[in-house]
Amino acid sequence: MEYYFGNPNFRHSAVDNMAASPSSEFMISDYLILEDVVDYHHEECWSQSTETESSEKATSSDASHGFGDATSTSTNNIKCKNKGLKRRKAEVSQSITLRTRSQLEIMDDGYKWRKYGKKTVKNNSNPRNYYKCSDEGCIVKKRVERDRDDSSYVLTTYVGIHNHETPSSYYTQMSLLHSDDWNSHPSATQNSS
DNA sequence: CGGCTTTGACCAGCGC
DNA sequence: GCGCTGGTCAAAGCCG
Repeated sequence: MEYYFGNPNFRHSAVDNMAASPSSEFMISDYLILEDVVDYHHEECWSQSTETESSEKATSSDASHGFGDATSTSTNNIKCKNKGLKRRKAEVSQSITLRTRSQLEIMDDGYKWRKYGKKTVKNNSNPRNYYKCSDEGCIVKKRVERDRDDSSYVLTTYVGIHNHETPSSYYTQMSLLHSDDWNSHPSATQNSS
């Protein structure tokens, strides 16, 4: 199975982002590479409010593995009695949405996810599923739902940055991404809308 | 028995 | 101010 960017614009913006703000610890490899990137957000408030904090702890405590005792940061979310949008706003500030043509809603992106919620949202008869990265201390979340217009497509929204090692399987995907023949892939020449 | 999924309830932002 | 809505929690159940 091959993974690739179908939208050259995303590749460009992501690389630009890394070059422009190397200190933000943003990496493409924190996300799954799939057929199409629908939406992408990156705001400084994310790294300041949540992710950088845990990343710094991780780096100082266990740099070799890329993560450490980040339970204190995760409890900022979990133990807070104020459920809902206060947390949501911070988390949504850095996200990426991928549109994938797939029969399966759950795809193996190398990370281990734990489902924590399911919701039927407005204007979409298909339920939206909520997942958290099950790696200890990692607060990355993803939402998975079928495209309301074309149920053969799956919309996957990743929120946050993994603060642990990228799965080995992912490096295969990244090597495909950076290969010279990336632009020659059929999807790279498709419309980028 | 531990980890995961399901699902109803809760909460707070947003629009009117 | 109120209702709608999306995101999350957490208890219960399921499964290997």
